[in-house]
Amino acid sequence: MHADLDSFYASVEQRDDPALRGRPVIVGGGVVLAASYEAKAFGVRTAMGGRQARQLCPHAIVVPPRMSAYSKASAAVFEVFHDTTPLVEPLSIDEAFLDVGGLARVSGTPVEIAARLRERVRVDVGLPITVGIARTKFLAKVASQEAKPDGLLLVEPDRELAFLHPLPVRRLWGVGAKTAEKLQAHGVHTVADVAELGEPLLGSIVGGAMGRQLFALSRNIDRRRVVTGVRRRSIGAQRAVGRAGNTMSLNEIDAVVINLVDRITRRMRTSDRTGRTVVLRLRFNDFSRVTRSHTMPRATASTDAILETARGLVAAAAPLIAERGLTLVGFAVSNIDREGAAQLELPFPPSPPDTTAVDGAVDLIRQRFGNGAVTRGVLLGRDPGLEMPMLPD
DNA sequence: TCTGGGGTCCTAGGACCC
DNA sequence: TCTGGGGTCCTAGGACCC
Repeated sequence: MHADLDSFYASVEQRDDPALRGRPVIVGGGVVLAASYEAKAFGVRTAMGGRQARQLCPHAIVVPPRMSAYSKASAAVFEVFHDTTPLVEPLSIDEAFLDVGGLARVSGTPVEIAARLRERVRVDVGLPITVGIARTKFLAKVASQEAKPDGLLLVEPDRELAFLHPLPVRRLWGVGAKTAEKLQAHGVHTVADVAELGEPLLGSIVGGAMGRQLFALSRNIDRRRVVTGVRRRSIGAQRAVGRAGNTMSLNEIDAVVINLVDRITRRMRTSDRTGRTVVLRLRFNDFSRVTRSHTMPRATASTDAILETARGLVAAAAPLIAERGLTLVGFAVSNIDREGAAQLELPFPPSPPDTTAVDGAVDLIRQRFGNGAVTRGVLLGRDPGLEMPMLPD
């Protein structure tokens, strides 16, 4: 099943303020973060500019986002998910995949399970949620899109391609505006067109990996399982500074940098993560973007270490900032837990090297990060000069 | 359409290693 | 000095998703 809350932020606002129910609600200011279905009826869409949204729907009620309320609502919904099945794979704050394949004897058919889940989310949390059910993750997600709002849709195994093929290519996961444009230039408009085109030709239009993926999805071939315990691969924060960025002094920019790095490293420490690569993102007056990155010798969550790296990146980009004018600055720390988090102290000195201790360390790493996480190891001595690379096996 | 904030994955070139 | 074959890591950009 793919379970997806409807117009999540807007629904939370309508739940918490009865005066908003049944009326067009827009969450956000400069950009629409979420629109209620009453607002969507006027053409308002997520990520639309605020001005355009107000033109389309002048009587909409615009409310500022309340992120902590959405986090709380999300946690309550995920509690219902986990009550339904242990196999829950979160996709974002408001959607998840649930594998209910093995629950027939205990909980009934998938449709019965989904109906109960929707009822519980409605009664216990007070929010509408749509569920799509199919044999593959991809198709379950398409089904929930089609069933919105407040719906439930099962795609029967013998109806899969009949359901899928008439849909526009944009419904395929990974096809956005650019890819859809490329495909349309080759006369590909529907999922059926993709299936007919064939993989080699598709690959020549959109690239190898994308071509393979689209061709497989167009025939509902999707072998991905619902996986639990997926870890984040980067942690970031950014801030739009608007036209004000043009006149910001280096000191003012530095204050923003400090704030962003502080937010990121705080989150890293509370979730017990470290990272090695700091990425600077900049956006300019003309909305062009660049990224600059630097990889540190050690993974860390230290504010000082990451701030130093961040400042170095900004200093190197100073000429670009002066030339193009700054409108957004952001950082991300990636290469999460690629080193350091798996350290284990061994008896010192292990002479000869104690292989059971090393095996124990590897087992610990596998427990924490899953099989396949161990790609290579390094023995660190207390003396910084003593570093011994280890073979993968 | 004058535009937020949080992420993921893929591609490609260059440095470097054995 | 030129040449093979197999690989990793780093950096930068782009597309996409919610």
